[in-house]
Amino acid sequence: MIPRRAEIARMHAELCSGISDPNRIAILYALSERPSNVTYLTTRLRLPQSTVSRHLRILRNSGLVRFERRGREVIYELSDERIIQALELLRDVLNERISTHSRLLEQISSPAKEAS
Amino acid sequence: MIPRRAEIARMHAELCSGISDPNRIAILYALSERPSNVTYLTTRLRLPQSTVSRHLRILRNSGLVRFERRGREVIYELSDERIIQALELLRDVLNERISTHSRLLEQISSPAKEAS
DNA sequence: ACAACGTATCCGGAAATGCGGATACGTACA
DNA sequence: TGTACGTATCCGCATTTCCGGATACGTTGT
Repeated sequence: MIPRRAEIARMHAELCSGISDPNRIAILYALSERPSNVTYLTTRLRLPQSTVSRHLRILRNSGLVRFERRGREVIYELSDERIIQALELLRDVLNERISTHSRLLEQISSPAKEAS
Repeated sequence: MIPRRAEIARMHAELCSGISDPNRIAILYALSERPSNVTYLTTRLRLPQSTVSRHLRILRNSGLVRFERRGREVIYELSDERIIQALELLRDVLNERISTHSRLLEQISSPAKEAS
């Protein structure tokens, strides 16, 4: 019942692929602010309802979100805070690269006096 | 020159999609042990050379790895340790879920005496 | 200049993924 | 039971992704 090595690798990749789409990243960040139902996400992210629902199913299947029925609504929430932590780590890497990059571009277009 | 919000989201997703394939995850973990050339990765991961090369190009394009020509070889290495940290965070989430899950299954198949 | 080696790219085809309107399902309340 | 609302799934289509053998490119040493 305990998955073998290759199986874990597959599941690991599946978990990662859950966060590999811009809309899903947006959904995850929205859910990190507060648990929400589908309609809220739909209006907040300005996406068709079917699109949101489809992405939520993917996030469910890869175990990134939990959900709970509440009357006619379904409330979704992040299944684990570390998911956002992982996203933040990667975003930091990205932001640093961007700011380094734009600083370099600035230096090219308007080189300041060099420090000796 | 500084990318706008939506653009960053796209880049963020692109960075994430770099880690959303089992072979690429394997490559990243291998590189986290030590910088390597393509041939080494090919034999270590038992993948066709073209496959390794293709994945490395993807990893390059999303900025997850750096490379350097050394004679006829090309040495690849992780561009940032935080990439592995992010992978580890997600793997932890996965492992916990797996062990919880298999513990539950055990309890079903052979329920122990309940603690009062 | 040529052979050997390491790497990157090309190519054609299979499989997966995203989209969003239309539709089906489930729940609540009259 | 019927109507409204919230959500999930269906469907056809376009796009992307992955694969790996074949081939091209670049470097080294003779």
